[in-house]
Amino acid sequence: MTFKFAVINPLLHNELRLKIMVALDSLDSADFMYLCQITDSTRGNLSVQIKTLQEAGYLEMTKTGIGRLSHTVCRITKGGKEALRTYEEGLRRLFTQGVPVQEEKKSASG
Amino acid sequence: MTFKFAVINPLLHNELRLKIMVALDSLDSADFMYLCQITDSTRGNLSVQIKTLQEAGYLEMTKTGIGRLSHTVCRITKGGKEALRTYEEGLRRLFTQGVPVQEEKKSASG
DNA sequence: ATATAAAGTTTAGAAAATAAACATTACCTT
DNA sequence: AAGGTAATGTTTATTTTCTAAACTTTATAT
Repeated sequence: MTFKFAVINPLLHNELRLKIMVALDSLDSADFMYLCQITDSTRGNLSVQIKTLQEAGYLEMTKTGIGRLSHTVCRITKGGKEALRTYEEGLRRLFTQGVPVQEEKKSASG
Repeated sequence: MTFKFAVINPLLHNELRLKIMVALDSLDSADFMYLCQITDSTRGNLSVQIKTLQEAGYLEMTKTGIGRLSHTVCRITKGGKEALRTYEEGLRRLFTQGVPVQEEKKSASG
């Protein structure tokens, strides 16, 4: 039978990372503090997760200034947009595709 | 401004648990070994996760037999179906709703 | 009897997520 | 000018969560 569920990208299947990507997909770019506000996350968590997304090539960061005047802008990449589409598609399929009914077990009386 | 992202149910936002629930939503009930097959999970992981879902009231288990003849059937509950719908709706909103553009920063020159 | 297999469960180790503490620089007060 | 507080991130330590390996129990085959 070999039924297979749609593949779920684990990098995007995380609440904060997903919100970051959805925000950037809609805005194209946003700065660190704004992402922090709208995702309702702590700065520490946000810092870790945008680095993860950057390392995956899903976003790029532009950092200017240091100390108190530092300013970090994130911009979604083409690859990031594609990954997000694919993830969304996969989920949609998961919800709509259904699962095959279990095959009958062979029994002595069969 | 107080924008808020849709709420994501963390219990359902896990690949294996989600697959279990999607399968049960489609089949209404399925036995342990069948879930194991179609979710492509190990028995250990499956055991843990269905217990988690049961404790959340999202599914019920009927266990018969012991040892080699044991047989566990899982059935989705009304609450489970509702939670799945809500989760799906939330995700859908997340993808479609968009994010407000950042407000201008007040500047001395403004 | 002994070995092997089947169906689950427990639990120990790995991985991931989160927030608390830290670093750096600017601005404000006296 | 010196000291305190605030702003913007980053590091790192803790907690939580996942995952699979090891175990339990009973049945079936040799």
